[in-house]
Amino acid sequence: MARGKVQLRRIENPVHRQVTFCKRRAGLLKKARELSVLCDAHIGIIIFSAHGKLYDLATTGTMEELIERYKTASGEAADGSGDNRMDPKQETMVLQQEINLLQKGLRYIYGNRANEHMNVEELNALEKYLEIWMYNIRSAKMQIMIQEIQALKRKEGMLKVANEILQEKIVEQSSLLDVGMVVADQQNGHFSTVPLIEEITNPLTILSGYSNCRGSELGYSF
Amino acid sequence: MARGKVQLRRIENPVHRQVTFCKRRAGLLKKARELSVLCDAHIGIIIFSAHGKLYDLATTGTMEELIERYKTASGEAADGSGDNRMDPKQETMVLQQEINLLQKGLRYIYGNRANEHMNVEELNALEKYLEIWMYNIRSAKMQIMIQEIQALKRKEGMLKVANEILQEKIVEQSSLLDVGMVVADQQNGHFSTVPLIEEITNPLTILSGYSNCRGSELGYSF
DNA sequence: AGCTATTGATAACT
DNA sequence: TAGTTATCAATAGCT
Repeated sequence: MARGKVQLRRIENPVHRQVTFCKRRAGLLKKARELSVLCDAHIGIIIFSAHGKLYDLATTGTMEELIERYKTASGEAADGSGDNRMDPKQETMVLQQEINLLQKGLRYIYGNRANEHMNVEELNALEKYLEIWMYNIRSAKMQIMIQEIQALKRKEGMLKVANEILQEKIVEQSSLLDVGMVVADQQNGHFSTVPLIEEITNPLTILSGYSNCRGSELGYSF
Repeated sequence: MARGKVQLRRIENPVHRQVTFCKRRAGLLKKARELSVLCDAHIGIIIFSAHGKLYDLATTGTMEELIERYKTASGEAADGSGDNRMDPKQETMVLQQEINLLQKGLRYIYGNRANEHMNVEELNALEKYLEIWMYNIRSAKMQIMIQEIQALKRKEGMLKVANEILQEKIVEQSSLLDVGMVVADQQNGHFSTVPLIEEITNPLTILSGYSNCRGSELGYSF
């Protein structure tokens, strides 16, 4: 990066290569430490030189801990697609475990730390339970919404049936009116001027402008 | 490295921290790849973000191979050349605070709320945590459900108004029928046996119980 | 996400 | 191997 742009390929000159390796290795580890401090990241770096010499860095704890954490994390990432729902009992068990772990965490904070010491594995497990907890919260919210949708659908169905009944009534009454119209039309003239059937058969299209009003009523802020 | 010297300590602003994490992480991995190519080095990097997300890089083969090689090599290479621990106490403190808050929040939700009452500040902090975590989980599914709810509500509103119109028509026709009933009633008997008005008003009053639903809709705070 | 003004890293050289 | 410096690369603060 200085005095000439560097080509992204193996440095042939062994001396240059060795010097560059030392300098850039130091730079890389420095960058890693900076990133770790600046952004609360946990970083492990393993470097094998061309001659097999090992250089490593673990910004948090030991490299072994990071490797363990890596194995669990990468293993789960590979699992991925399996979204199995737990049965209620198992879910309850998980919740209980979660509570126990969190309570241990609380004792660790307020109580005697010598007796209640949480190791890295426990903290990792705690992390996992928190994820499960989030899942449960989301499920609860989701259930509320599902229930609401179901209620609205029932409502819709009942209203539809009610509409059908009302339309039937009107049709029946209309045919009935045809009989009595000779008398009725003379006494109540405005009825005959209304296009009755059209208004009935298009109960939804009539109100197309209605949706805008209705939409503002939804106060969701997700 | 630009527009102001950077302090080597945790970035407090979460947005800045996240942006810096992304940028510097990319830079770090790039540097590692360059070093690997330029100097024939075999490099493995494991990065856990503050939220536990895993990023890794293995310039040669797989990370597992590098880890295996590390385990065999690290036993021999006991030259304490690069052992850098960053302040684990502060990190532990932060983690403890998080655990405390989340534990209290958990008991607030599942346990006896009388004993575990969270004040506004705690709830706000908890909400922040949940928001951060939920942010990544929010999915198109939720949006689809919201859209479905909105559509159903529009439908409901239309049907309600349609019902009102139909009722008006029926009432008007009923009063009209009273005039022609002398003739009509004899030709179509079942009409007079039906309590017409009740049948009309019932479909809507039946649903009065759903008004609770309605009230709860505005109370979401996702 | 992009865009610069700067700082930081480092290739060549001593 | 270490130090110096001219240059290039990375990125902090903004938009």
